[in-house]
Amino acid sequence: MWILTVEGKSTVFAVGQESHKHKDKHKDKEHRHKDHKKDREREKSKYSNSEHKEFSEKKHRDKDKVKHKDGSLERHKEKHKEKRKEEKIKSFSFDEKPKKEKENGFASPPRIKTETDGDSFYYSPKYEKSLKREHDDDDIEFKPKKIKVENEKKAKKRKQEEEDIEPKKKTKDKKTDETDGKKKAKKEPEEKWKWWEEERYTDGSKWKFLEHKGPVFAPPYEPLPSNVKFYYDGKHMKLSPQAEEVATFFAKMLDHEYTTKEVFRNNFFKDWKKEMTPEEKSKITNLSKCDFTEMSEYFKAQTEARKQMSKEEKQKIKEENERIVQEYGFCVMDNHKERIANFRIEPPGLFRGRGDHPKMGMLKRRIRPEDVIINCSKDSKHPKPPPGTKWKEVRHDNKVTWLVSWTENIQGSIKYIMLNPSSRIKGEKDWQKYETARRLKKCVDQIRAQYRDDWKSKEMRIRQRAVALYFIDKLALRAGNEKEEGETADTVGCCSLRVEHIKLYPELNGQEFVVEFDFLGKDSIRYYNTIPVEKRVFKNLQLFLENKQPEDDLFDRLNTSILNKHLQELMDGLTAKVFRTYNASITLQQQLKELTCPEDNTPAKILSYNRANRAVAILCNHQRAPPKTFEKSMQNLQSKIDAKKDQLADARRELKSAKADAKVRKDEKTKKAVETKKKAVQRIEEQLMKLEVQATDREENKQIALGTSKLNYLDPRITVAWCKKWNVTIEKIYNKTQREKFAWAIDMADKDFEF
DNA sequence: CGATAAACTTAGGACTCCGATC
DNA sequence: GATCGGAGTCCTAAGTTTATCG
Repeated sequence: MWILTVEGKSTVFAVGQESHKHKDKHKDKEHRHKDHKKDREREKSKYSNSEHKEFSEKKHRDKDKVKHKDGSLERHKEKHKEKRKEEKIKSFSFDEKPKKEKENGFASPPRIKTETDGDSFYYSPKYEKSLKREHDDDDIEFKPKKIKVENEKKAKKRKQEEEDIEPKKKTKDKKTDETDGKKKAKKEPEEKWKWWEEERYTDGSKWKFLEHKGPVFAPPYEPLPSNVKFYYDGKHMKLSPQAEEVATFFAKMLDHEYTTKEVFRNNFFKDWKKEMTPEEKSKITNLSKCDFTEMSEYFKAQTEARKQMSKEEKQKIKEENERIVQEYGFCVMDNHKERIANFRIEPPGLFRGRGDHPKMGMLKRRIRPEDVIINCSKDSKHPKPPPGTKWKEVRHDNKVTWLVSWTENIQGSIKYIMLNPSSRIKGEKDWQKYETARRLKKCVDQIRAQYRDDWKSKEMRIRQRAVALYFIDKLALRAGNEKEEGETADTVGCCSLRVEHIKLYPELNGQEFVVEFDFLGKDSIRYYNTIPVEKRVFKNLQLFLENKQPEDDLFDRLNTSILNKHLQELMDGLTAKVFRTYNASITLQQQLKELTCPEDNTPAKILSYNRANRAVAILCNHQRAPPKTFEKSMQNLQSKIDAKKDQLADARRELKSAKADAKVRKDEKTKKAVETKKKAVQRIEEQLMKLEVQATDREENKQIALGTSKLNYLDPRITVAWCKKWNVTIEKIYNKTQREKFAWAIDMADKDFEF
């Protein structure tokens, strides 16, 4: 396990023994240059600089790759370099301070002991597997009877506890009485259903009964008032409604930098022309001659007007919305009313891909009932299509969880309407996910031993597999499926890493065998990390790089399906992403253990929790764009700090003169004055410190998003157990939505829960 | 088998709301 | 009462994995 210090507290990183730093604080946006060549040169020189912190440009790569599956598999990839220009890369800038590494996980056995007490013997994964297999394939194996019974007991207990917890908030809620009264009246009209205490389907079906009202369609297009004009080449031009609608999509984005991008504009213009009448098409031939400003102004005015609406009007809208939610936002699945996540069909608009997306700006077309497939049970009341329309299809497939689907026109993929995370069907799956990760915990040492052994294999494919798995485990990288070129932004994960994404340093800053990663991952978020690896890994990497071009695959004999197939053999249900879940959760648990001081008060404990959470977010590379207002609010804070400093200086000066005074006069009064001044100085120092801590804290969280890991990677039972152990109310950590999603964990985990 | 489609999870940014502060 | 700023919600893109197809 690695431990880094963050603000003086240590932060553990997944596995491995070396330090793991995220540096690169310069994010230097001036990176977006139109002149690629120049950039390329710049990049090159940066590259030669070992300290470079900039994101490297994507090099051209006409891929012509040859894979030798023991000499045979050849793969040719044509990559169009042209397309990949570096463009703004969000760079990642954690603070500079070198984080301190503490220690390691692989070699030293202690980790398993501390983690698992009872489990410290090796589990044979095979053994485990055969056991499981008994109950059948799509068994959802994670809930043995035993646990179940236990759960029931606990559940009862918990029910009570919950009851006392709820009203407990009174302590600090200022608006105690009133609110409480109101809430109680409205709230919890009936008992919450505890699906986790019930049997699950074991036959692969997801439900027996499903009834819903179908989707809510986007409101029809409302043509612009005639005083809002569009100009082409300076001349007013009345557009046909179809062309006008698409034009408004563009007008609405006018302020966005998207609309200045070449690719975006071209895609948009091409699709827009398809919507034009022949006359329009013949007239409008150049997007740059189009003047959308009146439309844009009109929409801005509308937004403004909406904001200025009276309370009553707003209320009315809210109520109408609520009505729609009541009608369409729920379904009945197996006797229970469940919330639907996204019951509104996506409205038409211009596609906004992330990163350098080749399809940005394309028209996302309007979905009509004729495009929509309804899924519900035969014996339910089928949803009715809007008057005068019909569904594409109504089917009754209880092997899937979706209620509605349609095919989207940008990538041709299918979109679904599914249930809310609080639903049984999502919750069971989530719970299962964490159970799988916990099973991994039992055999992870063995798996690690194996892949370390595989580094020595005679077979290249095995070595590659073993090194890739090491990265996935140690760095929590994603699997990295192959992507179709030209369809999406150029991003990679572990298996799809290319030569250009890593750099090897036999020695760097006093460390041996350092690998530098620099690539764009999911959502075109940059992953930058330099990390010392074992010598054997390093040597293997050198081998993998031999005779390859920058645009060639690093792991040319590996892909996600090979990897997952292998993982499946190591443990039932094991896939690459399980490692992320496992490492995230185990890190949280260990960090909490380490950072929580029993004598701390609640806010300090919460701070510790957030720090543990942050460690995970860093591990998983969960970033966010610094808030738009970040600089400003930081400045505000800074000026507060400056003011404090001035104040401190003044106070000190006064203290000094008071002292001098006291020296001369030596009377009681002046002595007292000195004391008072001293106290004042102290107080101000404290305040200053607080502000500074706040600033550091905020700065540190500037680009780190905690929510993603909290929602998707951290076994909620760890959090619940921690809350119970330290008497922190769960509301302090999970908001309402989160509590709904994790209701199962809140109900079943007790303070002794161990991941 | 490998390719592709389908299903489902994970992700960050935009937007909205609401209380605090100017 | 206007603005600020953070939390929460919504939105839908972008991944992974599984299922199906030829």
